[in-house]
Amino acid sequence: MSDASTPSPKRSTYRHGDLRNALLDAGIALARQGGPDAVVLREATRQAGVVPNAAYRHFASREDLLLAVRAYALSQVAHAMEAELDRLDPSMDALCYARGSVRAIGTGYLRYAHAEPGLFKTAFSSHEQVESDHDPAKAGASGMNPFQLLSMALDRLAAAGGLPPERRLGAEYLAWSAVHGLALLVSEGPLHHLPEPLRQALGQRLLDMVEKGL
Amino acid sequence: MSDASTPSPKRSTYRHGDLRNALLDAGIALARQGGPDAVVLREATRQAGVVPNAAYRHFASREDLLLAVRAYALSQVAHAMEAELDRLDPSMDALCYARGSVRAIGTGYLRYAHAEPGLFKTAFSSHEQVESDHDPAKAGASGMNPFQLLSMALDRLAAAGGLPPERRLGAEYLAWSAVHGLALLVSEGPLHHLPEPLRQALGQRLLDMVEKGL
DNA sequence: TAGCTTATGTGTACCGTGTACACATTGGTG
DNA sequence: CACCAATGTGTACACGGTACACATAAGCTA
Repeated sequence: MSDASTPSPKRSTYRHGDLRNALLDAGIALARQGGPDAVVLREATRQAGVVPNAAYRHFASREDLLLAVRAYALSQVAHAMEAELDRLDPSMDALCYARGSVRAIGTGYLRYAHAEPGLFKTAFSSHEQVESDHDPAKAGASGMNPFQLLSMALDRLAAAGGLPPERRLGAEYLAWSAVHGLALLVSEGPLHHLPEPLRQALGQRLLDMVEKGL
Repeated sequence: MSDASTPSPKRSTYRHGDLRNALLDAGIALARQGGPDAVVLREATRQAGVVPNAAYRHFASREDLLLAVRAYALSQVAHAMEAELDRLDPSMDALCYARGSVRAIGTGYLRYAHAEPGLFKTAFSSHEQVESDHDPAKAGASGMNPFQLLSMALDRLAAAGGLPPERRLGAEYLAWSAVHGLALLVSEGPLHHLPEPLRQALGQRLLDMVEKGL
């Protein structure tokens, strides 16, 4: 979290040293508890111990800072997905593995939505260009964003014969839609405080539905 | 839209007559184009031709106004659902009719999300108590909110044998989740500008998925 | 009908947020 | 060592939500 943690109200150096990261860290912390609306530029600068306008040397606007936070959140979602993918047994036959991949993607998504509701909401508020830009270097470990990971899993499924070619087109939107809805309910909604096993079960049923229905 | 439309900067009467509704109308208009964040108290009072603080005689806070707008939006969603339900042929056998009901609910939801993205987002931002309060009089024509309509359709489906009893519990969340995700993509996201037939097709595929997977 | 009460709109004021613009400070480079 | 570019500061403004005191009108009551 860089050196933004130094609680000194006025640092002595004038030069901060790493303000951009300090602001980003603060923004992430704000988003974590409170979602995108909680990412307040002035509050971030306060936490970093600088004057509000200092932020403008590193971000063009509040929106720009929020975008950086979103990029971080997206990469975290991707990480969560990859963590589930890593639990798969690679020795399975191709079809099972492909199905498991799609499930893992969904499970990671749902897990993250529940574990980090604020960041999750931040990642997907304003669904604009979820798949586009933000330089590839800082995405997930594999360099892919969540949407790309899903696409890949679906490609694998199609290749293994688990998804008829005529249904491949648009399949990411179907799968994403279905899981995203539940993720929202789980992250900010009525289902967040559901007992763990029940939530888990709902997730599994939903993934069953996707698997059968794709 | 009441008499809020009179463009006179200062009305002559001092008493507005129906300020509460004028503010509500303005709030609805704002939400329609811009979603919940666009519901700005001061702007609503401007459109109504009164001073900002006048709003506080009718709404406890901005949040309170937003709540009223949300209630309206929810009732509109319910209407859209009922409109689809009305298109069903009542002479079908019970199972078909029940399945058609569930589909109709989903179709109405998706239609509304596309037709009125701003109000749709307003209706379901902050998923808190979607099913609770807001006096029954001003809900849909049947007096039911979207969630209740879905519940009813699922009850019908279960009664007709189209949904095993052990799967009835939580079924509304599964169905809602799946459709809600697509509705979001369609209302604010990458899928809003999809050509009509494609969007329609995606919706149908999703509803197929729900039907099979419930 | 005069006067009181209450509902409803007005004025003024304060704080928080985003952001523009000019100025200060400092590390690095010729 | 002088200068420059990068980066932080100060001041200032517009906008939004909202509290508090005040004005005005609509009705009721005497």
